[in-house]
Amino acid sequence: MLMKWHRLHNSRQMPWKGEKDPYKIWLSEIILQQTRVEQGLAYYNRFIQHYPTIQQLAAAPDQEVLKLWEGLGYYSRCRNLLLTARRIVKEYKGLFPRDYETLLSLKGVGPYTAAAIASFAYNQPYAVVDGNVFRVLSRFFGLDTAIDTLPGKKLFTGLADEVLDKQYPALFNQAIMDFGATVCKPMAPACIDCPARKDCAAFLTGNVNRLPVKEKTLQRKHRWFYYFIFEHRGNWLVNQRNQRDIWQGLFEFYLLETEAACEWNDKKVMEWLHDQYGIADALLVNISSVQTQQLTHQQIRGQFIELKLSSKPDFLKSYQWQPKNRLKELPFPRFITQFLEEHASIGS
DNA sequence: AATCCGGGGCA
DNA sequence: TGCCCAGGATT
Repeated sequence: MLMKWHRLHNSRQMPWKGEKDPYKIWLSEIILQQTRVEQGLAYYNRFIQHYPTIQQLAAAPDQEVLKLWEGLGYYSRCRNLLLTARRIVKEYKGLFPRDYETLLSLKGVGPYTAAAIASFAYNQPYAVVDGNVFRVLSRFFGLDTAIDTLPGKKLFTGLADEVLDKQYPALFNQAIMDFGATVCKPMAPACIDCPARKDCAAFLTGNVNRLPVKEKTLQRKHRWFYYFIFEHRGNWLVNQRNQRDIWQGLFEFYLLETEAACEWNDKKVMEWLHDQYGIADALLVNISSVQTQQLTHQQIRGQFIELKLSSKPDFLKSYQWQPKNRLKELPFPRFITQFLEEHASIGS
């Protein structure tokens, strides 16, 4: 059924479809982890344009690659991308491994990605199990085992292996994911057009909208980020984040994080500068309105406080002073680029 | 087994 | 808002 649907009704076009170069398949799969095709597409094209081969990617500077990844999120994917590219060039002479277990050993490659590479590039019979597959299987077989538990993962992984067309694994994997993305969608699935509805347990029992089941409900953490943008003679004070926290490897300005909201005004800013760092020569340029950024499990709110210093302070040794024209070469989190874009005086 | 890691789109 | 997206690493 799936294969026939794929042949006759699937018109989803993507540049990596039918691709046999494992480098390109791997790259597309890493980009698409927890990321919609529409969002990842431009990044994929940009990466292929900059780095047509894995050797070119492996030779690129970290910061250049992270800048290309800027805005896509889950930045550990980008760090692991480089680690793996360099390992393949050094250890495998640039030839991508074929073996499933070896693929799994690569940083950033888990069960899904290893199966995707093994099947798409080499047509090996490994079933991909992504969000689409969980959904299609749980609905079609009417299974309410929670997909975010170990029993659920085992159940659906086993099922995916059973239903996989061992003769055409690449086509089948492509078909089931496209089907999940365009027909058996998370919300408002197109059951009316679904060729499988007379065999679909969820459809027959009216449970389509209650499957798949997820157990955990994430709770959101609230954080307040107050960024002090210090400028001294055309140079801006920036810092590269390297704590175990969000946005690792990305740059930011001087950050004051608080648990509760702060009421900043001219007087409070000047007092804080003086009490904290003994700065008395600062010119307060602007205090922005409150900016917000919604992450999956954190809500970031905060303000940008722009200051001009007439003398270069000797504190904050680990920070860097960067001239304006270098600023746009650095990768920043969305929270910051969004603000910079709206304030052309700093941003561009 | 539980927690963490972004950002965008959509109802 | 809450949910989801071609998931994986870490603890």
